[in-house]
Amino acid sequence: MKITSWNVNSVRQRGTAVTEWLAAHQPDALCLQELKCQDEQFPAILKEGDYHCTVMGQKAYNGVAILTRQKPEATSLGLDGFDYEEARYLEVVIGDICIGNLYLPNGNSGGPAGFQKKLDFFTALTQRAHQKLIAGQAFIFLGDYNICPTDFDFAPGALDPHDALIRPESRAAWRRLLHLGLTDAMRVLHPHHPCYTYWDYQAGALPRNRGLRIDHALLSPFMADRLQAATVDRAEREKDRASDHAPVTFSFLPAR
DNA sequence: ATGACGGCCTGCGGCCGA
Repeated sequence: MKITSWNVNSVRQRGTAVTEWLAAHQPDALCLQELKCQDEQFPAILKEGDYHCTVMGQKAYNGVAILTRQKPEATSLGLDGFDYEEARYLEVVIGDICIGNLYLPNGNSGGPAGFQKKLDFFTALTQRAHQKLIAGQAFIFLGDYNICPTDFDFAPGALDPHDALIRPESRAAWRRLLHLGLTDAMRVLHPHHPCYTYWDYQAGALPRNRGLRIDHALLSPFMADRLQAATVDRAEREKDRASDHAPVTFSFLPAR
C-alpha cells in the first residue's frame, strides 16, 4: 500500500502534473493540500480520471483533497475542535485504515491570533489521534504540518530564528502529538538524512538545497509496524512550474 | 544591504505562503 502527500500550491495550476504523476506512480491514495480553489473549480481532468476524488475546497486559500483508487468506505470533512472557517482537514477510510489529510496553519501571519490558530489545530489533531487510539483504529495522519521538528529538519539559514515553523511552542505541540505513541514515518527510516520536502521558489533555494522538512506522516502503532519505505520525489520539484513542495510517499507491507 | 517567486483576487498592488 502506498500513500502520498503533496502540497500542490494551487491544484488548478497543477492539474496536468498531478494526472501524470498519478499515472506514473499509482499510489493507493494521494493527499493534496493547498488546492486554492472551490469544489466546483477542482480540475475536471482529475474528477474524470481513474481516482475517486474527495474534495474540501475553499476560495483562494487552503483546500484539501484525497484521491483514492478504491471508493472510500467513509469520509469526514473538518476537524472537531478546530473552529475556523478553513478547509484544512479531511479523512477517508480505505479498508480498515483511516487516512487523515491535513494542512496545518503556517502561523507566521495574523499576529498572535494567527499563531494561536496553529496551536489550536495541533490541540484538535492530538484529540483526534487520541480518540482513534482509544478506539483501536489504524491511521495515518499526513500532510503539510508546517513544522520543522528539530534543527536537523531545515537547512542552516533557511528560516528566521523566530519563525513559527521552529518556535518552541510549535515544537512542543508536535511532541505532545508524538508522545501519544505515534511514529514520524520519514525520520524513523532516515535518521541521518535531512529529507527536505519543501524548497522556496526564491534565491536558488532548490539548487542550493536550502530546504525544509515540513510534510510529514504520523502513524498509529499498527501502521508503524507495517511501514516499509518513505521517499521524497525531488525530481518532481525540479520540473518547470512545479509546486514548491515535493510529493512524499509512504509504503506499507500488507497486514499479516 | 537588498531582492528574489508565485499563487490568489468582483485584481492591476497587496496579501499570503514557509
